[in-house]
Amino acid sequence: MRADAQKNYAHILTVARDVFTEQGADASIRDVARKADVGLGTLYRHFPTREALFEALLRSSFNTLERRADELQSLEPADQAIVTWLREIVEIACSLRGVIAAMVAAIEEPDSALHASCVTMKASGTRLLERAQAQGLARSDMDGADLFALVGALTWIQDQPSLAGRGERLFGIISGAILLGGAV
Amino acid sequence: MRADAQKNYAHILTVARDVFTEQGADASIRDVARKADVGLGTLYRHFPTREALFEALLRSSFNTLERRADELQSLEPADQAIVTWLREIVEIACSLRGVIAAMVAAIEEPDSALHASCVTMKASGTRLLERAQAQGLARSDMDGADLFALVGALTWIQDQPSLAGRGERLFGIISGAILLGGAV
DNA sequence: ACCTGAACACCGTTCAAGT
DNA sequence: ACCTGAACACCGTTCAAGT
Repeated sequence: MRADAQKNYAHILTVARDVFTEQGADASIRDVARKADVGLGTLYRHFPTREALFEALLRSSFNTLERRADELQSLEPADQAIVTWLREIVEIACSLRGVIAAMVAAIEEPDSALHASCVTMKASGTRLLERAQAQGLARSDMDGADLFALVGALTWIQDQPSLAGRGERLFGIISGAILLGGAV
Repeated sequence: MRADAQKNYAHILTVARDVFTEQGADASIRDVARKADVGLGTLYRHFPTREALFEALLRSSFNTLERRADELQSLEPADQAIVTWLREIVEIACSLRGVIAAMVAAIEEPDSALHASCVTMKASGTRLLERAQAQGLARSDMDGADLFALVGALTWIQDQPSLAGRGERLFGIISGAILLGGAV
């Protein structure tokens, strides 16, 4: 990539993070280009879809979480590992308010820029769940797709301004429902 | 209301139901006016906001649910009453895909056309929850606002096409977490 | 009393023209 | 190789002019 292009790429991301943080995931792409002082075409060249922008903004978080999931896979007890993972993925998804709908949709859209990250993330969760189930620590009547849906639901709750402050309690209630031991 | 106005009002609602059913709650208002063969101003005169359209479309369902909640209040056992209520409110909210976000936001927006319905609905749920709690059938560490948030989460899950088919199982898991008896 | 649609200020996306 | 912004087809909302 040419030096000027690289600079534009990085600068667009910085501005996009600000705009999305302020206005949520459905903020105006045009507004991002305007605030970044680049032509609309330049933004579209680097990020052909809104999802491509999301992916670039979340990539490092996704990567960190992936390594973390590997660590957690050998952490005992298995139920605590899954709750810790849940807490971390929900926090990442919340960092870009409203992006969770795109992430959940991406699971069944192979062409989405978010597809690979979300499939990987879902697979990590599935492994953690299956280990807890094998040890009798998680309910056996659910699968990785259900866990992924619960990540969506928890994140959605956190995203709603009118539900502010209830996230922690509801996290406890829902994550407690996955486990067999009882309270978290 | 003049006869022609009344006819327009009813016809807009019929068309709006079709358009929202097909495209979800964020469908184009302009498109509704176009398909109803009325001027844009006519639509805005009858329904000054998108929420006013939602409210009119859901009003009879809300009213039915309100009467139903009164019945359920004296239905034994109290835990079964709350689960039945949950099932019915989630089904109503799902009938207009995507409207749940507006409903949850309306709780803290007194000027929203959806405010009164949602406050009433939340109050019904709270009464049912408190009765179950008094009988030791529901966990005591949550309140009506938490229950309302769970209605939101359950409806959101049902709204996501990529999570189709998991609604029933997740309903069981989450509603089971509210109750103390265990499985639903 | 009610209806209409032009007008305004936006938006996402594409692509010919420039450097 | 990359950037620009006009052009196109939309959108929500308002309001003067009509019946």
